[in-house]
Amino acid sequence: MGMKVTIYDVAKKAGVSIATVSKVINNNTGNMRESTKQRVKKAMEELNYHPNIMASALMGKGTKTLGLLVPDISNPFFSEIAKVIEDRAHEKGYSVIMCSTDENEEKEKKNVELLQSKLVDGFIVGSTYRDKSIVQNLTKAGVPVVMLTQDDPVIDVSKVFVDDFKGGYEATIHHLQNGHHKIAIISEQRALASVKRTEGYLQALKTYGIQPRQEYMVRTRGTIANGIKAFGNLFQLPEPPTAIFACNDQLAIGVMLGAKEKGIKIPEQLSLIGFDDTILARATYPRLTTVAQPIAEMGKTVVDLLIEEIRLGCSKKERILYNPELIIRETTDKASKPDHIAKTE
Amino acid sequence: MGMKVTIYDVAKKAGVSIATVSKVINNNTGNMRESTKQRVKKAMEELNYHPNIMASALMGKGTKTLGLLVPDISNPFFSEIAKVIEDRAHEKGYSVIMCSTDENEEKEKKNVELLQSKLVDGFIVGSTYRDKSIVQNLTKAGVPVVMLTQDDPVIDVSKVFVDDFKGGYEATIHHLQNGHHKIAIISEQRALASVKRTEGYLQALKTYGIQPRQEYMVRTRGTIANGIKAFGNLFQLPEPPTAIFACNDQLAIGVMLGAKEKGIKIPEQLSLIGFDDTILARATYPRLTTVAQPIAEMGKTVVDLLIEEIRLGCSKKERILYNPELIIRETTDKASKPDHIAKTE
DNA sequence: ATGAAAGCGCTAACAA
DNA sequence: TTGTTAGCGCTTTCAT
Repeated sequence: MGMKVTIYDVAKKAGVSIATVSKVINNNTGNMRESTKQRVKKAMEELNYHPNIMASALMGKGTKTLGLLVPDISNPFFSEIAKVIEDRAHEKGYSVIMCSTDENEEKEKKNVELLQSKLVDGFIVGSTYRDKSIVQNLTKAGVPVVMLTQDDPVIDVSKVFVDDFKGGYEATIHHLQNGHHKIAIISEQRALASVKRTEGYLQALKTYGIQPRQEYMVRTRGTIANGIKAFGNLFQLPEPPTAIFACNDQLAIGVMLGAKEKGIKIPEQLSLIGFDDTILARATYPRLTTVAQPIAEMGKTVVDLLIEEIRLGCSKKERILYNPELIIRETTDKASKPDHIAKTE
Repeated sequence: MGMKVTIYDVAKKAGVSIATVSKVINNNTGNMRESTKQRVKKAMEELNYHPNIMASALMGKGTKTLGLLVPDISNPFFSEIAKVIEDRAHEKGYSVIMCSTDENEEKEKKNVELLQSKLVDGFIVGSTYRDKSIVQNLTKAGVPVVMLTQDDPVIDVSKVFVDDFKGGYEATIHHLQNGHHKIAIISEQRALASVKRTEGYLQALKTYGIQPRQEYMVRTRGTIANGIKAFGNLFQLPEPPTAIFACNDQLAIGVMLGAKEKGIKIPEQLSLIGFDDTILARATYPRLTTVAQPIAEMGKTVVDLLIEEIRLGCSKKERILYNPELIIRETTDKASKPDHIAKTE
C-alpha cells in the first residue's frame, strides 16, 4: 500500500481523463458536470491522493513555499516573528523554509542558492546582508523579495520595519528625562536598524545639548554574551555611564547579568533600556524597559505583502513603517545624582 | 537576462548532450574525458546554471529538504534546537521546513499534508501528536521519520530524547535533599516527556516516603502565562508548596513572575526548578536552577539519523537516550522550616 | 566516452 | 463538457 498514487490512478478510478482530474485539482470546474466533479473528488479521497507539488512546480505553478532568512533564529525576536510568519503563511496555504544566516557571509550566499533553484516562490529577508548583490540578484532574476526589519535604500524592494530612529530617540529621551547625562549605547554591529537607532540616540543627546562620547558607543554582535562583555568595558571606564540603551533585548539581558555580577543595582545605579520587547523583557527581574516592535503585525504584513507580490508577479515596492513603543517597566529610574542640579538641592 | 537557464543551454554551450551535462551534475563522471567534464563545468559557471531541484525530484531523487515539526517555535527550547538542526542540515546540503503545530490538532494534520506531497525527504517530529495515526501513516508510506523529545512506544521509529524520568527524579531529589516536603509539579499537558518527568517526581517522593498530593500536581500548557496561573492556584492552597518543579523553563519563569507579584521570595520562600536550560534560565534573576537537555547534541544527532535513514531507505529504529543534567543555580535553597526537624534544632 | 530517447506527474492549449 | 497531447527540466537505461 506504499505505492504513490498519481493523477492517472485517480483518472482511471473515476473513469475520466487526467485533464479532468487536473481541472478538479485546480478548481477550473467552470463548465464541468457536477456529477463528474463529485466522482473525481470521491476517487481522490478513496485513494488518498495528494497532487505532487514538484510536478506542478515544474509547469511553473510555484511551490507554495516561502523562504525566510533571519540572522539568528535563537534570538527571541526572530523566533517570535518566525512563528507569526509561519502561522500566517500556513493560513494562506504556504509553507516556509527558514534559514539562519548567523551573520556569516558564506552562509548567506549558500542559503540563498539552496532555496533559489525554484524551490521557493519568494523571500522574506530579515538578515543583514553584507554582500548586497545577493539580494539584488534575486530581484533582478524576478524573484519576489520583501525585506523585514532593514530599510536598506540600496535594495529596491518592499520593506516592513519600525521607525528605528524614533525608537532610539525615545529610549534616549526617557533616560534624559530621568536626569541621566552619561548615557551609553550598545548597538548591533551589522544591523542597519541599529545604525538608525544610534542616530536617534545622537539626536536625543543633541536635543539636550549633550556632547556624545565615543567611549559610550559600543558596537558588537547582538548576543547575551556580548552584552555582558560590553557592560564590562563600559563599567571599567573612568566615568562609567549611569544609563545604557541596548539595541536589542539580548544585549540588555547581558548588561543585567554583567551588572549583577559586579554588584551594580538596576535601576538604582544603572538605568537600562532594551529594544524588541521579546519574552526576555518580561522574564527578567527587574522587568526590562524596552522599545517594543509590533511583532505580530509586522509578521503578518510581511507575509501578506510577499504573497501579493508573488501573485501579482511584480514588486509593489511599498515601505511599511511601524511605530515603536517605549514600554516603561522596572529597569529605568531617575538618576541618583542629577549632577550639578543635585548638588544645589 | 532573466530567463532561466536549463540543462539544454549548458549542453549547447559546451557542445555536448544533456545526458553528459547530467552526468557532470551528479558526479557520474566515471568514464568521461576530463576535458569534456571541464568544458561542461565551465559552461555551467558562465551561464550561472543551477539545476532545478523540482525536476530531479520528479525523477525520484528527493528534494534535499527536511520537515521539522515543533509544538511551538517561540518556546526557546525549540528555537534553540531548531537552530542547531538547521545548521547541521545545511552542512549536509539539506534545507529544513519548519512548522509550529501549536498543539492544535487540525494544524498538525494540515502541516503534515502540506509537507507530504513529496516536498520533503523526511520528518523530524518534535510535536506531541494526539492523533498518532498522522505519524504512523507517514512511516507506513515509507517516509523517513525521527521523533525528537518524545519516546512514544506507539510510534515505531527512531527517537532522540533525554531520560525524562531521571530528570524529573533528580530535580525532585534536589528539592527533597534541601529539606522540602511540600513539592509541587507543574507539567505540560500533552507532552509525553512531562508524563515521564512526573513519574520521576513521584518516584523521588516515594523514595523519601512522601505521599503525593493531588493538589500539588498541576497540568497545563507550557507557556509563561500558564506558569503564572499555576503558581496562583498553588499559592492559594491552604498549605502552599515550598518547592516547585516546573516541567519546562517557560513554566518556571511564569512561577517566578507570579511569585514576584505576590511578594514571595525565591529561593527563600519558594524553591524552584525548571527543565531545558534555555536562555531563559540564565536571563532571569535569580538564575534558574534547571534540568539541562544537551540541545546541541540532540539536534545534531537527530539530523544525522534522519539523513542516514533517507539514504538507507529504511528506518534504523534506534532509540538514542541522552542524560539530563541538573544545573544548580540560584532558585533552589534549603527549606526555611524543615518541619519537625527545625523545631528540635 | 558520449548521445538518443523514454519517462517522472502534472498543466494547458487545442480538439472533439 | 471532456479528452488528447505536447511539454516543464531532469535522470537513466540502452545504443553507438
